[in-house]
Amino acid sequence: MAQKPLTDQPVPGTAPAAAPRAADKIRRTARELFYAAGIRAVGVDEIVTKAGVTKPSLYRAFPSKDELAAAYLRDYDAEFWQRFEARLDNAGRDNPRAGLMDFLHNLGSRAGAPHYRGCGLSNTAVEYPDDSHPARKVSEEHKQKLRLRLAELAADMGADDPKLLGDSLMLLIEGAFVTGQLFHAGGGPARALAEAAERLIDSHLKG
Amino acid sequence: MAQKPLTDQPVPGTAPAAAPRAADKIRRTARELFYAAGIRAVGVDEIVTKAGVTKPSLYRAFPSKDELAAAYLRDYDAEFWQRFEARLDNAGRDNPRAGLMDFLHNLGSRAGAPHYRGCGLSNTAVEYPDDSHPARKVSEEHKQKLRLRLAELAADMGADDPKLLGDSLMLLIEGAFVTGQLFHAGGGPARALAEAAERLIDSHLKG
DNA sequence: CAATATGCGTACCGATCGGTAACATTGTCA
DNA sequence: TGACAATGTTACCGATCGGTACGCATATTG
Repeated sequence: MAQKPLTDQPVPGTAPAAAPRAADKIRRTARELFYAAGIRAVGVDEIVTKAGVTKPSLYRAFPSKDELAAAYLRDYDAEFWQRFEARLDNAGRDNPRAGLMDFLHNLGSRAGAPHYRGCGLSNTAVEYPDDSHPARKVSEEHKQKLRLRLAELAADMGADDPKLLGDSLMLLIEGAFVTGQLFHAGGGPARALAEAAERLIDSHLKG
Repeated sequence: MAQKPLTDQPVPGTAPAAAPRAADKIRRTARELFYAAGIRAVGVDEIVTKAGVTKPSLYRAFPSKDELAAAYLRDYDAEFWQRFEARLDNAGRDNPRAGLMDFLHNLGSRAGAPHYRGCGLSNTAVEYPDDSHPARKVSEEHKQKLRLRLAELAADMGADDPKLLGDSLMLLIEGAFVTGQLFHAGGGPARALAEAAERLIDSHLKG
């Protein structure tokens, strides 16, 4: 909803599984490369080569590499919320703690995977300290949303100080993102994520 | 102690305050620029220009930009431990909790400063996913040391599960590093750092 | 069949990247 | 004075960076 279509959608129902347009291939390829190696480390030439398209196709669909990076993060943001809310829904809206813990358990185990690279949005903020960068803006907005959502969940759990618990949980989550890519041999500090969250939540429900 | 001197030290007591060698100026300038903007974002030309030296001087003192980045992180690592252990000493070796909390309170407030940029070592790991990069190696070694040290402190506090508490604290700390540079307008989630740590420590001392 | 529009590719741009060769200059100490 | 070590000066290298001018192909549409 936040983004105007960069190319026309293929009319649905006409051609059976139309070949993916160049812009889509670029978007998907950029997503993989940007996430795995970082945005600065990936050149536009590598993107178009791996996507099987050419450079002008990239610049017809995206005004600049920076905007392509921002588009990558918008996709990333959308997928994050989709999975996050799905877990909450799955546990039932009346049981936010179970839904959040499901997310945390999953994150804790993913963070121990061999080539885990953390959160693409957090990583981008590290790569681009300047607030004016379009990709960083997406990252900042996402994190503000996440912060609010965590406080909301803490309130739904009945925490005595929901904002404080939300922020505490956010520190744990971001810590898991970072340490997950620092201790990739499995069994890094992220293994403590769920247990630490349980203890913090408990401490906020006793008041 | 882990690094052979790249240039001879000036003989102490001969010349009164000898002019800083080119290698030192490069090291200091690189440190500031790398930390503030990230390593990939800073070119060697910018470093030598701002340091007031020339490019050959850089490459006479350091074999490559990557090794200069590694040297920057070794300095960073040394300063980190110096300040960290100083706080512990200041609180008394018989009171590790007070020393750690002093560190956490300080970190929590620093993380709210306008242009806070987190931990240079963590940031570098985000910038360089490849384990073979010399700068990343320094980062990984540092984080392993930090993890062990935190578990050690947890044990000294009498925690029931020192490794678990140590890892939990590490998640909070790394979370403060990252969120500190995401919510630079002060009052980010890092404000919860100390309080969350207190609660986690308490929960590990009740067993 | 033409006309038009859309999508894509070839080839190229100037700028900057990390890094180096060869030589001049300086200051220090014997 | 002479030798040496450290730095500066200048000019350069090939590679890669992000970005673009321009023309070719295909397909729909009158």
